[in-house]
Amino acid sequence: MSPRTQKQYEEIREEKKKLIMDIALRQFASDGYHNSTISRIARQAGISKGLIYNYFKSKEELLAEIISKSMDEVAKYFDPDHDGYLSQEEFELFIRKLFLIIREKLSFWRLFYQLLMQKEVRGLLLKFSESPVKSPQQIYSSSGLKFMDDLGDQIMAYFMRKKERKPDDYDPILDMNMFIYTIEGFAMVTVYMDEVDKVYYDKTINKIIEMYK
Amino acid sequence: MSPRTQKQYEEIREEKKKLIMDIALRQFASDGYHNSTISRIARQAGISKGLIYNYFKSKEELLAEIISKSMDEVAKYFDPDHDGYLSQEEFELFIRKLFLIIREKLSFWRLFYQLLMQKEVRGLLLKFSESPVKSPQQIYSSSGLKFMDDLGDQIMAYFMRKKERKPDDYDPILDMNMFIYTIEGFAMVTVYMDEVDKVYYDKTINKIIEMYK
Amino acid sequence: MSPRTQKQYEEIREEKKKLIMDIALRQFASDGYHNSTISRIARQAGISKGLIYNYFKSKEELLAEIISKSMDEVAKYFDPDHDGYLSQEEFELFIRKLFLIIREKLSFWRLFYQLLMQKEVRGLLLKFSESPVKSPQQIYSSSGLKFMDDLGDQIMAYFMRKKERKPDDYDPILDMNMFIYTIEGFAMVTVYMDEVDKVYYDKTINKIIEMYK
Amino acid sequence: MSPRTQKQYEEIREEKKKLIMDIALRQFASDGYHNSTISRIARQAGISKGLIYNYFKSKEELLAEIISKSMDEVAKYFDPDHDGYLSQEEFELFIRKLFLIIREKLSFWRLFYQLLMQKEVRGLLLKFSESPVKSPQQIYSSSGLKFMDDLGDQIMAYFMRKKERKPDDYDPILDMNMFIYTIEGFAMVTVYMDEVDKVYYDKTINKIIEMYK
DNA sequence: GATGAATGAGTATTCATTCAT
DNA sequence: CATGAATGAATACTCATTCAT
Repeated sequence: MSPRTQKQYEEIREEKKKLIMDIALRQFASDGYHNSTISRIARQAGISKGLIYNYFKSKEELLAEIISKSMDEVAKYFDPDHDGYLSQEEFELFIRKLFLIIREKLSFWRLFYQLLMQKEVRGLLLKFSESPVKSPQQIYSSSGLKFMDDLGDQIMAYFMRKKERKPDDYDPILDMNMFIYTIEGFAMVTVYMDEVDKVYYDKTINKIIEMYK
Repeated sequence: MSPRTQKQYEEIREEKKKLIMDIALRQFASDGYHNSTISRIARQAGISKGLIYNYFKSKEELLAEIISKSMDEVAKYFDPDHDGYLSQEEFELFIRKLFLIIREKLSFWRLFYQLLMQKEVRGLLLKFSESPVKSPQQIYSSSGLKFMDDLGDQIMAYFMRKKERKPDDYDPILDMNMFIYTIEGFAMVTVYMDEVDKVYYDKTINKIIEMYK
Repeated sequence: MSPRTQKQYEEIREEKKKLIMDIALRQFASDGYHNSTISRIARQAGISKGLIYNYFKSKEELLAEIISKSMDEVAKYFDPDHDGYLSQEEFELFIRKLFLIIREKLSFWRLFYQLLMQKEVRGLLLKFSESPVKSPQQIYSSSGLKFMDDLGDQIMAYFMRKKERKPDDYDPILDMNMFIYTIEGFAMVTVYMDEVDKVYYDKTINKIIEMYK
Repeated sequence: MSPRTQKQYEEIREEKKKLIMDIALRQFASDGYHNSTISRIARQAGISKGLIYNYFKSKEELLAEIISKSMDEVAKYFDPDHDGYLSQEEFELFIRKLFLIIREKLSFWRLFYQLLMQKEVRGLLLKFSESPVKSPQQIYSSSGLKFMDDLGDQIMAYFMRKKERKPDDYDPILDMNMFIYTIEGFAMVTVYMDEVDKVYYDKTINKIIEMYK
């Protein structure tokens, strides 16, 4: 027999890699990165320990690739091709999309919050690193993080512009902070609630939009 | 030298225990529970590994006692002797106190959020367990948690009463949720920001009070 | 295309085998047998891991064949068809050839010395095994080793004969030992020096010949 | 009970450390560094794997300490307090001592030669590094190696001085090289011969002295 | 012949926990 | 009460070897 073609191998690799990342993400999200073992991930994926190392150099790189890929998906979801200007309508859409994707990718957000709480990685998650040579950890900084940074700028700009249609004593920074705290809190509770009341979920989103648009 | 009295021993014990818990809390908060080792805690406390086991049955029990004690302190701070009724003034005071204590006990809250993000402990942290026989983990449920539960009830009651002085379409649940999300978000950001802007910190607190009292 | 003939296949096989052995020898010599991996050898040879196992039963057999083949080459180089008698002229030639081949096959000698230093293989390298059923390791004993044994005998005989043209107190064993130590030391230093001073290299050879012929 | 005194602990540590190093040296020497496992060393020492890591940070550091300590012993043996000048008598003594210590510390020399044959460590073994901050590997460079360097200089000087009492065409470099090759070869054969013929061993030493003093 | 995905036994290393002193 | 030597289970990671295609 002749060996598999290049393309066949490619497909196998992609599929297997995805499988591993999916299982690992679920594990990391539910048990925490440190409590998850490569052995258990392998067992749940129905493969051998060794195979994981065929696809990822280390446990940490597995984590990094999961973060990176998820971030990129999130960024893509928000349509990164916009003009950098957030209209009132787009602002509303952004909020709706945000809480849609949070529920769609619960595992990822659980992992995300966990990492956020850890000194070692926090800085890397929060800031987009420009460093051209990436250390093992710097790989966390994917294009997804770039997007988050940009998004922050746009939201800031949005609130600044709001000043025009608000009373003189309107404090855009304070308002933006309140907005951020509210969505952060809502997001965190959503992510860590095991079940969500659909009615109040939507009501809350509408309320947030009403208050801060 | 006359031998120490029973009471003196007791005091030494308590002091040592407190020392260990303080150091451990700092470690857990900054490095995470899993990344903290008993060895390092002992070294930093200037005692031997073995001694820690003289005071705590296991690493997990050490964690449990830290949580339990901190929770109790928080509860005490909020004056647990009240009548179960939250006046508007008391509500305002509660918020001010909350964000005061968050900054005073940053390490504890960092640890708290970390634990919240882990399946294994989450349930236990969030709910007061009535189980008389405590498994190692159930010990997390201290009187402090009881207080939190009560507090939840009181806040709920507070928002229910607000209905009387609000328009007909006022939704107390929604309003309470928004309130909770806002303080959760504000708390989380505060806990994980390395430095806090004192001016906006106070402004935010005032704003929250103004909005939700 | 007409299918390849049996002979063509044979040639391809031989060539590929040689390629693998060459690359492997270089690897073994520079990184050590244990630090060399089949994967890396395959990658450097531009073939797949699996293919190596098509030619060699195991990593160890690959090593064995390399040793065996190199030994045979060395033996052949010294003209194994001689009559078993070492004239003074032949003795001198032997020394010159020895240090010529050492520099020509540096990689092999590096590997050779490495193996010499390991209990497990030493015995096998040093002695020709007669055992008809060869265990994986016994295969090290190739015809090349047979030659080395013979050579030892001839050198011994050479020094014995020297007694005739030396003073009465001449000790052929001692002289031979000194000779062996000197060439061993010279060889080892040559093999492990990264660069060799050509002038002193030749001077040394001449000196050795002058002293021991 | 009161705990052991500082001194008792010190003694236990020293003894255990020595035990581990002795067993490990034997293992490394006979099986090679890479073929020796921490598990087996522990088993042979009658202790647990973990304990080894109580004394040595890693397998490599264990190796480094063995080398370092052995080198220092060798250096001490040669009386490092001399004046840096090698008289004819001292030169003779040096040779005698050298081949005495080789037979007394066979295991160490076996290990030494093995390491010499490995690219990675060779440089470190051969050269004394002045770097004040020692990387894990640089620790190989102990005071013992400093001594070896000095010794090299002294031997060189010795041969240079020999020129005065030799014919005009005496080449000190060539002579020194011959000397070094001879002792290297003699040392290597001694180290790798399983048994040594005492009579010829001494005869050889005398011969070397006679030839090169 | 040729490929590389897949396996699993083996290895260094960490760390909570025990216990003799 | 206090110490730190000692244990061993757990874990990430490597690599020779197999095998379906």
